[in-house]
Amino acid sequence: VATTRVNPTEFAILGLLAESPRSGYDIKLEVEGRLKHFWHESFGHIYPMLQRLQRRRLISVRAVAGTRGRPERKVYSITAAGRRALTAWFSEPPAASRPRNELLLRLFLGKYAPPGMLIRDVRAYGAMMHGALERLREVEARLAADPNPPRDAVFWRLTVSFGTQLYETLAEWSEMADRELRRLED
Amino acid sequence: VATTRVNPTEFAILGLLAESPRSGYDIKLEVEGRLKHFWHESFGHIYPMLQRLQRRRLISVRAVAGTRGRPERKVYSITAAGRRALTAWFSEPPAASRPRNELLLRLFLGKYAPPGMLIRDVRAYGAMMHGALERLREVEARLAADPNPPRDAVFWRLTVSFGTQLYETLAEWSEMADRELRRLED
DNA sequence: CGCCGCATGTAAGAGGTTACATGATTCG
DNA sequence: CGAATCATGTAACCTCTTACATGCGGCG
Repeated sequence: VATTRVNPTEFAILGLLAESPRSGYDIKLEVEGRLKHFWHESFGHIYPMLQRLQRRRLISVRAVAGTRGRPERKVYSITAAGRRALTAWFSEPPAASRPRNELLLRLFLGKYAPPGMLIRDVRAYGAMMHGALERLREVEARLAADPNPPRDAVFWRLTVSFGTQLYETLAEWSEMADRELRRLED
Repeated sequence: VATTRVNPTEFAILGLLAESPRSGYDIKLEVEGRLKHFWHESFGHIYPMLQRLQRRRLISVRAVAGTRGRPERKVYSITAAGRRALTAWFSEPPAASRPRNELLLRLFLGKYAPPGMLIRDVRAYGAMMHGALERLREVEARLAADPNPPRDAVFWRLTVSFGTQLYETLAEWSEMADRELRRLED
């Protein structure tokens, strides 16, 4: 059987369904919650991808009537073929990430920027880094406080420490950049 | 006059042309050279975008005969309207970047990974970080050694220090992650 | 009354990649 | 001889976003 090409979105979905059956809406919530610091998905992409995975028999559906007047839910479960596809994905190395940092592009072209604009951007960036750092520190604390952590807590901790170390460094860089840019405006 | 929506690729092009006239090929070389640690572009996107910018009168073309049997070049220059569009871009805040880190997705779903795969990925990642760091250190040294640096060297230094601090942190994280994952495989 | 949360979806289009085609020269 | 460099471009395709549509119930 030829291995059907599966894109990163489909794998994120497949990975979450491997844990437990979920609806498209649930998947979005999960991504916004636990995966937010390194991943994102939109509804407009999740729903079509769920249909595609179903056509490829990597997942199956079950309609569940909504409780208390809530709309009907479609709960998806991963199939045996889906688990095989997930394993196959891990086996080939990840696609090299191609960077695209708009803030750095602006800085690089800073000569053409009207006064004040770069400082505004760098500060907004720094604020985002600080905010993200704070949120992750809370997650870190919650993970550490768990008396009997699940087997995969190690993996979650690794993604969290990636985030905290990254954001800490970038928050510091932002402050340095802010100082440098202020010196220029004199 | 309604501001024509311009995408990040068009702005990278516009920004480079603001410095001096260039061909599509030159632009690609420049991106691969000085912008590589925070930006990328493909030929298949640069050429159509040059045509679009030209239709919008933000840049103009001049055909230059190739020297020594080389093919003809199309050298593009930024127009006055192009410079205005560039300024307008700086004036509105950058689009919030949405993260997508495939390595972290794999780690998060690490429970489903066949043994060895995650360690392989983390090591490859660390090697990339070390490589990028080394290359940027050279750039840093060259910038520092310049006896009379251009006015915008400050901006370049900021993008470079972003890179060095980032890669240093991520290289360290990779080694930590490697140790953690090795402990798991016992 | 209007908005929010729940829940699913579609259509249009933007943005971008990949693979290919062309053709001359230079280099090993 | 084959490969790489220079140089431009197109066509097919994939991925993903945005905006919209629908509909019920609870809350302020």
